[in-house]
Amino acid sequence: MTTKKAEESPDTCPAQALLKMLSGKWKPEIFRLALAAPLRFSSLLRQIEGANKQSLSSALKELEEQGLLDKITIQQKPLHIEYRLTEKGKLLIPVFQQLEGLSAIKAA
Amino acid sequence: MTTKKAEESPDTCPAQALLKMLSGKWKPEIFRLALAAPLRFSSLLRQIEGANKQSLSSALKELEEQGLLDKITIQQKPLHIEYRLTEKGKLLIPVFQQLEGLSAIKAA
DNA sequence: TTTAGTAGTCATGTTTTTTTGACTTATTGT
DNA sequence: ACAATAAGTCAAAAAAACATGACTACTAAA
Repeated sequence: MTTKKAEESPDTCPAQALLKMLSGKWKPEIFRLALAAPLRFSSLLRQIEGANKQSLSSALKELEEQGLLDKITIQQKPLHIEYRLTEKGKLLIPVFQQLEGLSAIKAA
Repeated sequence: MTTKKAEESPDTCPAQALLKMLSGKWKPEIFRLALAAPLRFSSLLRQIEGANKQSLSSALKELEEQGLLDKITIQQKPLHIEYRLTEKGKLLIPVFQQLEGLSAIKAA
């Protein structure tokens, strides 16, 4: 399925919105890498073990649609495309930092 | 399926761990309500529109297993069962508060 | 010309998650 | 006795998410 979403119920709180935006098998990992540096498709594919093109592709597309990442096409040969945090995406940096401090959360 | 989880890859960061703990259609909503007050099953079922018994039941069970909620059986007639935040669950309160401040995150 | 790299899409299939409806046990109200 | 509430369980079906392999388009190097 090519990223079909049915009947979104309105988010009751930002936490829920965040959870929804980053839910999916590869999105948190992608976003975490994006916090550190701009991403390129092929490099992502090599870095994220076990992920496949299709999944990364649709995850990136969704992160873009949600306004967390910008897709930048640098017109040069060979083709160079970068995914970078948007301003909205950057708002999440302190949240991630706060979570880094909560080591108790790591346990599963 | 009775909550089978296969091959958990190690979480690369607490944010990812949090996302995983609260991933699922109803868990964020349940947890958000639990932040405000202890929960009871039937009341949850009435409050969360569109949710069904089975889903709530397994979501609660998972939140318990993850150590975010405690199930308290109050031995009285009629049977009274409450779900309350654990200490670990309470660690997430500041995270949720921080997110409440980020109104930009609400947009979908 | 063949191979390789970047950046994907498409159709299909598998797996996981979520929903549905029937059923359970115990207590209370009419 | 009968219906209702609380708190669920179970098996099966439906829906959503994820993976696979083939394929596209362009560029560059051997």
